[in-house]
Amino acid sequence: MSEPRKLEVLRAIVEDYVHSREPVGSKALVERHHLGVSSATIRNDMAALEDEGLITAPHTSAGRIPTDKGYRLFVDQISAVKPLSPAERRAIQSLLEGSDDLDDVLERTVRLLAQLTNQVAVVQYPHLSRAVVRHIEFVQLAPRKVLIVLIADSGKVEQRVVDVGQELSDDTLSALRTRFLAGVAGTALTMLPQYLAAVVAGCAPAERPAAVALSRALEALSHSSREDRMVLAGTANLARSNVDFPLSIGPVLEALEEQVVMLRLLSDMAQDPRGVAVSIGRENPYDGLAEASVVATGYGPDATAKIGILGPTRMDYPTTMAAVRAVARYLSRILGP
Amino acid sequence: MSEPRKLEVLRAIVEDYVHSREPVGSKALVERHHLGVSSATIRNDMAALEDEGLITAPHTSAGRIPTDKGYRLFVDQISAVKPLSPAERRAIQSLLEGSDDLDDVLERTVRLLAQLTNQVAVVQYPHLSRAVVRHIEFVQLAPRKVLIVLIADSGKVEQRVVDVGQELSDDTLSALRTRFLAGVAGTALTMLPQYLAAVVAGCAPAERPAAVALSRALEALSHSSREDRMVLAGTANLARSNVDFPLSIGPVLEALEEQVVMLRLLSDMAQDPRGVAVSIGRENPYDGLAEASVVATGYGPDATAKIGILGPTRMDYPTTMAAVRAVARYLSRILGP
DNA sequence: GGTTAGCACTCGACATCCCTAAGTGCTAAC
DNA sequence: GTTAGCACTTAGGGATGTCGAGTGCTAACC
Repeated sequence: MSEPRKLEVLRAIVEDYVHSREPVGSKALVERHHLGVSSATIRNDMAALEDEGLITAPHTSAGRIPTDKGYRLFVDQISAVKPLSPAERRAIQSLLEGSDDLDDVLERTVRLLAQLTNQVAVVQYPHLSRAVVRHIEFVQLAPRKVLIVLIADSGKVEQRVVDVGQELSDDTLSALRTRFLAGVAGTALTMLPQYLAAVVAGCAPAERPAAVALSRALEALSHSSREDRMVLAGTANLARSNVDFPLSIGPVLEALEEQVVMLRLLSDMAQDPRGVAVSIGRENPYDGLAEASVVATGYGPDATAKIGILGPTRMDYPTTMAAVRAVARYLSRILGP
Repeated sequence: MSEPRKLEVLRAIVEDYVHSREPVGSKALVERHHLGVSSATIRNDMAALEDEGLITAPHTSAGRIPTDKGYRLFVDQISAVKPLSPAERRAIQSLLEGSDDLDDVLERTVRLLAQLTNQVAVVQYPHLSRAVVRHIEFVQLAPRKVLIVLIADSGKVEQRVVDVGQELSDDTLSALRTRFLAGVAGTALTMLPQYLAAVVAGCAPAERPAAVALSRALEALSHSSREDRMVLAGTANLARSNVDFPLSIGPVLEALEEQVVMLRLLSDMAQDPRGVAVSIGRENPYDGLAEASVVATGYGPDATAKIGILGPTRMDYPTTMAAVRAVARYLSRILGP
């Protein structure tokens, strides 16, 4: 019983099962793939694979289906990520170019990825770490309420309303704005806290409370901001690909709604050398995703923000991984410098 | 055969069916509701109701279930919208107070509504019609690219990147900003186009192309902006309430993803005197929602923006309508002046 | 007239049984 | 290590039978 052939058999099982959605038997295997041996031999190999926990039989006399572990080995075996078809490349190109707003870009990207993979696509808002403060605006909304707008050079705009705790005249507010702006314009968002402290220190005591409130809000805006938000698309694909529900979509939808869960998951996924992280079935820390797999990767300058898809464990990993990686690259390029 | 009793029977059927998810028969009806007549009489009434197309029997010897028309009559019969339970009121109060950002408020609201009704909740971004321009900011991103930020007094911030078609020095841009700001600050967003035209007209020829580009972008921001976006929550409820899928959720998810479809639908729904619009099953213009109902209402100063829920036709209309209306009112109050 | 009891009738739901086809695991031969 | 052959297991599908819920009708009743 040769080890390489066993792997070949596993590969064949995964591919056939992903394609047919039905347990695959030894006979079908020798017919569809030219393995050069008889079905009996394959049966021996399959028995071995089952012993190793890589495949399993739903019932005594059915074919085998891959286990999570089997998919894992399969995925790890994929040496080179399959390149995209020219048509897909073109789709990516045309759909992503000519965008302006960050929201827009993310929205389009995630839709594209959903369509490309026929899965649910998820994208996390990019991190601001490298962004630089371009502008700050304070707008008085009510006697004590001020709208803060923070504009970063990447074209990102963050906003928040704060209660400054004291009434401010328009002039005072304007003066504060000027002071803050002078103090932090051009600094990296990550460095903001230090600079803000200096600005606050330089304020007149009368304005101190307001300055502190504003400074806090700015700081909060700078790092938390939208990084903990995500955009998703293609939920309908969940229902479509699961007409014969091996994946009960309820828990998956719940997971998707719990953005915290998803973001955590995406962040925790270890990226492998090929640049794409895959988490299969019960490898997922979240129970609702026990029958789902996540394929994700980082994008942007630091590859810290994530983009990925979520689908049933029975998915076409090579194609999906290729799509995720390609879209992430295009997205990085668009958002890049 | 008394007419009032027939309606009473319809009401009972709807209530029982919504509650039990099973076709309801004449006998069960007389047992659960004290109608004061025998099951045979009820049978006669039911036959009449069936003739009128208000109820239908899934098969010869099963109980009856309401048709879309039956639900419609039932809903129209509800004279007063049932008030919320104190617990629900409290939930609304506590969850919606102390919010700052518009995005935040909408996000929380829609989650609340989804939780309250156990359905999918949808909220459209509010219209800007009454808003007034508070501030304008132009930020140079690249030689010809300018980020426009439009801040309205409601605390709403809109942004967009435009290609101004010519290179502008920082000074020129700053001058343009000042001119635009002077020209439009304090004007209602709906009036923006007129004022913009005047500003453009007053620009030096050299700056004209840029001014035109900026003006166009501002105008676009002012009316289109985000009104055509919506936030949704509770998709998982779709799966939960439909374990025995009378509602195939695929098409519904598709409809929800096609925001255009949903927004159109919400806008087209006629609001009735009770302040809540209901669209039942095939009344919906979109085929995918043939087995779904939408309960919606307007909110905000003009009640032009919509908030509502979407669920299976078999839903608890009175409670749902009450929840939608209550949440809409609270939301209006929060966003109000 | 509207209401009621009684009763025959209809069908879906469910259980049972049987058969078939697919696919395995084992053994013995190569 | 590979193969052919064969006994064995079992899900799935179809046919059949039974049960019970629920109807529609008719004839009696108030």
